[in-house]
Amino acid sequence: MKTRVRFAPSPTGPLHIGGLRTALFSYLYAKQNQGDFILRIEDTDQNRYIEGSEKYIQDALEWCGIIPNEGPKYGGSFGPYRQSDRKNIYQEQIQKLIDKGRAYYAFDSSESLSKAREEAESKGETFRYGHKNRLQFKNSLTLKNEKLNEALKGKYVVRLKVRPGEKVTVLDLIRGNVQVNTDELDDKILIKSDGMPTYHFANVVDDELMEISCVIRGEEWLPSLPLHQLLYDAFEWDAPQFMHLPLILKPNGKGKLSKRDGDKGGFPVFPLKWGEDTKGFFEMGFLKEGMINYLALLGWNSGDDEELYSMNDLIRHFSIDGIQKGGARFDYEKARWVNHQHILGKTSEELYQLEIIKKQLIGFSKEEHIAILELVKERLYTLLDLEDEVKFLKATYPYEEKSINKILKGNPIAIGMQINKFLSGGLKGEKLKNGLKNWANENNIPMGSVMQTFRLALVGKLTGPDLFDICKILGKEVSLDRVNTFIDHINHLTKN
RNA sequence: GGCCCGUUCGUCUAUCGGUUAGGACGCCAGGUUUUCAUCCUGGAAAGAGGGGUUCGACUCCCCUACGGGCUACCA
Repeated sequence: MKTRVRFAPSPTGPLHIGGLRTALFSYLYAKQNQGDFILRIEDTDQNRYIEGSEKYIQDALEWCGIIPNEGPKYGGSFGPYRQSDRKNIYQEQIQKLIDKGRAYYAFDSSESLSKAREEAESKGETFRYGHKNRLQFKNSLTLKNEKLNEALKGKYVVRLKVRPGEKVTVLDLIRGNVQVNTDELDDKILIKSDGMPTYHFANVVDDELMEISCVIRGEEWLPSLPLHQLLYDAFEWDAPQFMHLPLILKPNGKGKLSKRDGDKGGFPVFPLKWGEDTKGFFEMGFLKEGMINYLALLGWNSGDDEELYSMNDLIRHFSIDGIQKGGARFDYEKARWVNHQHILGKTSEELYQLEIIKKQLIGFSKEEHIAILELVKERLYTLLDLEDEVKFLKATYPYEEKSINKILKGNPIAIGMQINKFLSGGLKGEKLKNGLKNWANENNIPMGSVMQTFRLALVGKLTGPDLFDICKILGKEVSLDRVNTFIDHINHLTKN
């Protein structure tokens, strides 16, 4: 049987990286088994539908290189791929269950149900619409012919009729067998009063009809797995395989990672921006390779010490055994490091081609651009770091105050004058370096002090790329000008 | 509350009954680069607790604790 894995998000907003990781693992599993990856949009809740999120989901997947074989945008022979377009299919399928006596109509108002729920809770009990009390409610099991026909003309839901006292055992590929007694299950609503299916029903029907071989989804679905098995049983369908992925947790504190955590911690939780206020990994300067690699590491490992992977590496190495059972805390520092490694793996030419890089270096020629990248690449943890690194190309003021104080302990004027002399004389690169070295030795000045003074004069702070390379990029005139400005500044300071 | 799932350094993780419990991020120290970063070397840092099973348990079983999820006409 062909491997077919689906990713089934709801269009209720931007795709969270937890969802993205589910998509990634599904994709890896499908591709590893020469199978298909299917995108299905689960838009059965009209109230929660948010305009633009379907496009967002597709854009995000495409940016990551997770291209569906089938989906609303991509077509395929198992469509439609939007659940709202499959209403008649669900109607057809639910009729089978009703005919079999495995599902029934219910007419209870939501008010009467919440009242019953409150009553149960006040007694410390869990309210459950099920075999124990279903005959106390208004449904097709309790209403007789005429009354039933009358009720059927109005609004109703369809519920699963769960048989009591049975044990349901379901296999999760990651956790092993999960067993539940059907007494714990309630008569879940399958079709809502607006005629749309609930998640559970639509999911099972679609996975069957789309010939999904393995259902991969988040751990939050594990509790409803027995219910889904019951549905497959009622239809007399063979259930697919199941994998429930552990959740991505907050960096600190309790619970799963949320948008708020990102806002608080200054890191993205979405792949792409959503509106103008919420930046994604892309806008924060992540390479798709970096983000994907980090996400893969969150809840999976290959079993050896390797941590750096391309998408193709991941497809090759991915394995169910390597999936973690417990939740994983999000660690932005490590995400940055992984991204850094992928930046290092790119040539300056490749980086130059990225829009986010280009727009930080407007006004430079391609050659200058590449030279600058060559110089600062190894310092970039995100692509946005370029902006800071490139500041030395612009004005140097203000000098970092603590750095100035440090330099003043040495002989900044003498050093500055000497640099001026060498620069004016046309010295650069190795010659400049050797000249300064000899001069420092002759005058008993530590070379470190010379270099730091030089650096401060050129870029206004004590950290940055190689000094002599900076000189080369700035050119003789600008370098000289900055050294002179520096000398003036120091003179001014020491006079006061 | 009920049900389900989980628990190895601060974090991500290796270990599938016998190891000095390994790696990575971060942190600290040293070295290389007479500058910055990279890089190299070293260091601190872990089996939630209690019972079993076993010659031997991080590993298997049970209990407790803690964490997470679900408990909607939301997914």
